[in-house]
Amino acid sequence: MDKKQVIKHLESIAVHLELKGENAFKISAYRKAAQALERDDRSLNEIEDIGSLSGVGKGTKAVIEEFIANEETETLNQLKRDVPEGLIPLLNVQGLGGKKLSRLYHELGVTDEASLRAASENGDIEALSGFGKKSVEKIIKALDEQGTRPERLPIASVIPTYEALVSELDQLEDIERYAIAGSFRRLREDVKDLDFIIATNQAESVANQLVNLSGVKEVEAKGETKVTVVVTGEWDMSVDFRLVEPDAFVTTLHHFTGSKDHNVEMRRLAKEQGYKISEYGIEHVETGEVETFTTEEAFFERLGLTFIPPELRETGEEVEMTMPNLISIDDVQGDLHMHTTWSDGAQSLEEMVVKAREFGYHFMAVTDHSKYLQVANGLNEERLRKQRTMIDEMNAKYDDIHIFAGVEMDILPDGSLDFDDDMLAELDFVIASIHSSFNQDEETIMTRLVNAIQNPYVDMIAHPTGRLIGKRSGYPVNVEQFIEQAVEHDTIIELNANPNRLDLTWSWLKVAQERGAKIAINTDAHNYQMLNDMATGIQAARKGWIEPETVVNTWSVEAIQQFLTKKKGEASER
DNA sequence: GCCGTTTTCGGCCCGACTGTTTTCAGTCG
Repeated sequence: MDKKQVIKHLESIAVHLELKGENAFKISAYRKAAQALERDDRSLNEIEDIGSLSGVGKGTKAVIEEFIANEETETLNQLKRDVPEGLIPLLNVQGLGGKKLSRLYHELGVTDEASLRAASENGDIEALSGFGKKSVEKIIKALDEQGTRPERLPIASVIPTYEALVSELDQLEDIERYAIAGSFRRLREDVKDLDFIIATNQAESVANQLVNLSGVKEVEAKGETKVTVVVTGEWDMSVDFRLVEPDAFVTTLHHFTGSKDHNVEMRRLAKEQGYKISEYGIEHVETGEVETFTTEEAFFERLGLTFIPPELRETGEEVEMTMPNLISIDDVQGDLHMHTTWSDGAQSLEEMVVKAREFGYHFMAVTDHSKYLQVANGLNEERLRKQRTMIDEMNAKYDDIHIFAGVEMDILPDGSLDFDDDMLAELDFVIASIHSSFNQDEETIMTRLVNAIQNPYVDMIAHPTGRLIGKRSGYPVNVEQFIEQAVEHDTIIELNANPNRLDLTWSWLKVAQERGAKIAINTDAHNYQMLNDMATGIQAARKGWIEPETVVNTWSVEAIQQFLTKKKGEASER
C-alpha cells in the first residue's frame, strides 16, 4: 500500500460525491486531504499520525486508515452502489457537472454515454426544468466530438501555433501590451488551449482583428472582454483572448496564469490580510478601494511575497515557500549535446560551431551517434578519430569557444557499451543513451543504465527515460534508483531540452537536485533551429526549482575540464 | 468534511458566462 493508492482512493470518493450532487465543500475536503498527502514529502509509513496533516480531519483520517487496513472503504463501496460507473466519464462533457448529471440520473435514468445520448435525442432532457434546447444541442455536440482529438495536446505540437500567433499579434493595432497566460506559460507538458491576455482601450477594434487572424477556423465567442477562436495546426485548438483595460492587465494575467490551486492559496492569503483578489485588482475589504499594478512583481509584493515565477505556480504550496535562485537562460554558457552531418544532423561541424558562437556560448560538445545506430549513420572508431582531428582544427581556428570532442554512444540491448574503454579514453565528453529495445522489463533496462553510469568514462546519460511526450512513454526506468546511481558515480543527468522530450521531467529533476545530482540541459540539436530549444529546457528546469549551481552548462570551460579530468583519473585508477 | 490568536458555528476563492429563468443555479477557469 503506498501513498498514490490512498490519494487515488480519496479522489475517487470526491468524484463519486460530485456525481451524487453532494455539498461542494464536502467534496473539496476529500480533495484537500488527498492534496495534503501528496504535498507531504514523507512516505505513508513515515507519517506517524495522518490526522496531524492540515486538511485531514476526523472523517478523512478514518477513511484513510480503513483503506490502509482493508484496501477498500465502506464509504466508497456505498458510493459505488449509489452512483453508476458509467456516469464518471460523463463529467468530462462540457457543460455537465455533478449536479446536472445527478439530476439526469435520478430523473431520467441516465447511467452512461449511450443513455445520455438517447435521452438527448428523444426530448427527455429538453423537457426537464433547468434544461433547454441549447443544453441538449451542446451535449450532443460534445458527445460527437469526444475522441476526435486528445484532451490535452503535447507542448511541442502547440509551440508552432503559439509562435505563429505571437508574430501576428505583434502587428495588430490598438494593443498596449499582451502576454501568454495559462498552463502554456507555466510550461505544463501538455495543454488544453492557449490563453492570451491583451491590454487595450479599444476592445471592439481588437476583437474584430482577432477573429480575422490567419489560421482561425471558427469563432466560438466574441464579446467585449473575451474572444474565443479555434485555430488550425497539427491539431485544431481553441485560443482564448481576454481583453482588459490596461490597469487590470497584471492582475488578469496572474489570474489566468493560475494554476487554480495557486490562485486559491493566493486568495486565502490575501483574505487573511484583509484583501480580496480578483482579476481586476486587489480590493481593500474595509474601504472597498481596488488597487492595480504595473508589474507582477509589485502585485506579489503588495501581499508581502517575492515574485513567484509562473513555472512554480502549481500546487499552491509555493506561496508559503522561500523562492529559490532559479536558473535563467542568461546563465547558460554552452550546449553539451548536438549532432552534425557526420551522423544524422543537418549542419556541418563548422556550421554548428559558428552558430554556437552566435549564441554567445563559451563551449559546446559535438556528440554524434555511435556505430550501433546505423540508421543515423553512427560513427565507428575510425571516423570518430577523424572527426576529432577536425574538432582540433576548429579549436585552433576559433579562440572564443571550446569544442569538446564527444559522442552519443549507444547502450546496447545486452547492457554493453558501443565502444571499449580505450576508445572512450580518447574522447573529451562521453554521453551514453538508449535507442533500442524499449520493451525490455524494468530490471533489464536498469541493468543497462547502471552499467553505463558505473563506467567512469561515461560522463552523462542522455534523455534518461526515452519518452516522447504524448506519443510514447519510453522504456521502464526506476528513476529513484537511477538518480541514486548517478549521484554515487558522479555521472551527469541530462535534461533534454527538446520539447518533445523534456527528459528527465521536472518533478524528477527536483528530486535529483535535492539528492545532489549534477544536471546538464542540452538541446540534442540536429539542426540550427533546434539549438533554440535551450529556452524551453531552461523553463522546464525552472519548473523543477533548479538552481544554476546544479547545472553543468552554467560552469566555465575550466570547471568542466576539471570535472572531466577528475572522472578520467578515477577511470585510470581502476 | 475541515477549521479556529476575532469564531466550536458558519464560513470555506472569485467572477464571468450560459441558459435558463424573471432573479438564479450550475459550470468553468
